[in-house]
Amino acid sequence: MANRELADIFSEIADLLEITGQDPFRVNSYRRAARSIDDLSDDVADLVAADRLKGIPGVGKGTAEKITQYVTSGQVDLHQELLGSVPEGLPALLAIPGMGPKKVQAVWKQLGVENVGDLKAAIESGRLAELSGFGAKTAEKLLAGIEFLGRSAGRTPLGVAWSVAEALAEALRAAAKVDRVEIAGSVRRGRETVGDVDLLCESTRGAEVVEAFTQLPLVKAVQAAGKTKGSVRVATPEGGELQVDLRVVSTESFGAAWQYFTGSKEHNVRLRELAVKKKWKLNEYGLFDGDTMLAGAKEVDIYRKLGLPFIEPELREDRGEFERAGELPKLLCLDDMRGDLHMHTTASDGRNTLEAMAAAAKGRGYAYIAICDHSHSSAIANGLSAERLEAQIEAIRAFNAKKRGIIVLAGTECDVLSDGRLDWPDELLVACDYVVASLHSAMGQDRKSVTRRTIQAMENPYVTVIGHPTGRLLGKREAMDLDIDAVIQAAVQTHTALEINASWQRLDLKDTHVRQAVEAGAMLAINTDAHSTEQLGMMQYGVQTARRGWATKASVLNAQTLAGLKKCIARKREG
DNA sequence: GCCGTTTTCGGCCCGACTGTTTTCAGTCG
Repeated sequence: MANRELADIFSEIADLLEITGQDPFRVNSYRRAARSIDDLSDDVADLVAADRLKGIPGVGKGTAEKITQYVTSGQVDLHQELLGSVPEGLPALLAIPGMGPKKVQAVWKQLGVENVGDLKAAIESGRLAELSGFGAKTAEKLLAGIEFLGRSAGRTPLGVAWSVAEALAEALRAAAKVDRVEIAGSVRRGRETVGDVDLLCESTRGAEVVEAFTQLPLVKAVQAAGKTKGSVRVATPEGGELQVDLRVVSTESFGAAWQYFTGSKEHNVRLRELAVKKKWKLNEYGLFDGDTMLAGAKEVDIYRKLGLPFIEPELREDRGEFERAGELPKLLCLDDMRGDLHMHTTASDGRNTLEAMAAAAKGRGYAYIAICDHSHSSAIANGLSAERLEAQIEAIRAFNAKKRGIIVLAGTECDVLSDGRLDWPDELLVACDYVVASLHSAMGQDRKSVTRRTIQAMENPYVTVIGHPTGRLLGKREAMDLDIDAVIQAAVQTHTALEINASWQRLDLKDTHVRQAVEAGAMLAINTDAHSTEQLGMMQYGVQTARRGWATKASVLNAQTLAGLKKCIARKREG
């Protein structure tokens, strides 16, 4: 699919126009188009062929022409022109905290800086500090910004950010003696990776709280510290660095501020436009008609006053939540989850026993779990032999006979081999209560091959779920070149569920794929793939991903009762 | 460059913080 490449081209056009000092609104329209294209489930080439480009939000006559140009020739003239007029390494400067288009333009035109290395040299030689509009402090900040970029290695995975956010919120409650600290930003929206962490505190003692915040032990550097706002950098447990912003607001503005700092930016722009149309004003302090405050203490009141239902944080991406405000789904929530259908034990590469996993799952309130240790071919993960799997099934039957208050399904995570065959014969699969089939090898095969293997696995009547369907590892391994449309279609036809692997290193399926699957009527299973009792806690990331894909309880296998789950498994087995 | 039940032209969200200014531009979210 060429969508990603085209979205990157439009993003770069926006950067280049910005650096060359073009109209900011024109710049923004390219950014908007880039985002829309990245969100599309259809290939742009198909949309061009069907003359359906005009239906894409933010795509008008000019952008449509450029998309068509890209589809027919593989490039966009404007993009090529701009690339010819701006040094190749210049757009990267925009990623440095503190560098915006005006500063990039200044260092380029006045100092001949063409890339990050040049900028660093200009700072170290003292030339940058002499530039009009710059100074010693700016130079120092930019140097720190360049170093931060090197250490942060881009965006932080959701799971890492959550743990940092919760630790800081807890520490701040204690240090500043405040009752209410909430997580906002893309962490609250459950994005798979986040750029920074946003915290919101309810207090009338702003400066005091910000002061306490900047002095927390976790804080490595302070970026800004004002009366209502502070910004710091903290070290993550994974050895990276992460920026954390804190805002302090009063009780009557807390809802407006929480709404505002939860974003997304695109969602907020739409919301403010609605306010402007009513001649009102919306900011982080409230919704106002002149000097009269219409709403502010609670998020829901802001939405209600603007004629909308409460929109859940995970939906706030300007991906149709306004157009379809009247028909928003009742999203699945963590409490709906009745079990976890993919986890490992010491029998393969897990750290805890069957009994320990079951006890921990029961502690989370689950009615059932499925133990799915690796199959024979996953030698590196200590995959079970046929004899060991049979013995494990026996052990699970014995466990269930003791009535421990949780039902354990005897499962397996069966490898899909490089030729599409399953690692276990049907005689063994039928002995299991439940089967996850996953690709762990030959993931670099071409689109046709990996898609065929996946669909072939789904056609086996004993395969209940396809595990981590695209095989991606966030920031480490690209997804397989899977034809997701074909896989979703086959999932619907064969009554096979697709997994949302809840591990924050995977989140696979991802949100946009979930949305496609839900709309097509496919079933999902949200599983932690836990290799230890603690990892059962990753379920929340999977649920957030499902919510971002507009999933309801009805489309999730392990949100069903045990009887409901068994019915789904039986329906597939019986064809 | 997009967009439109007040508009096909003239808008396009709004405020905090910092540093370099001498009243504000730039950046950020």
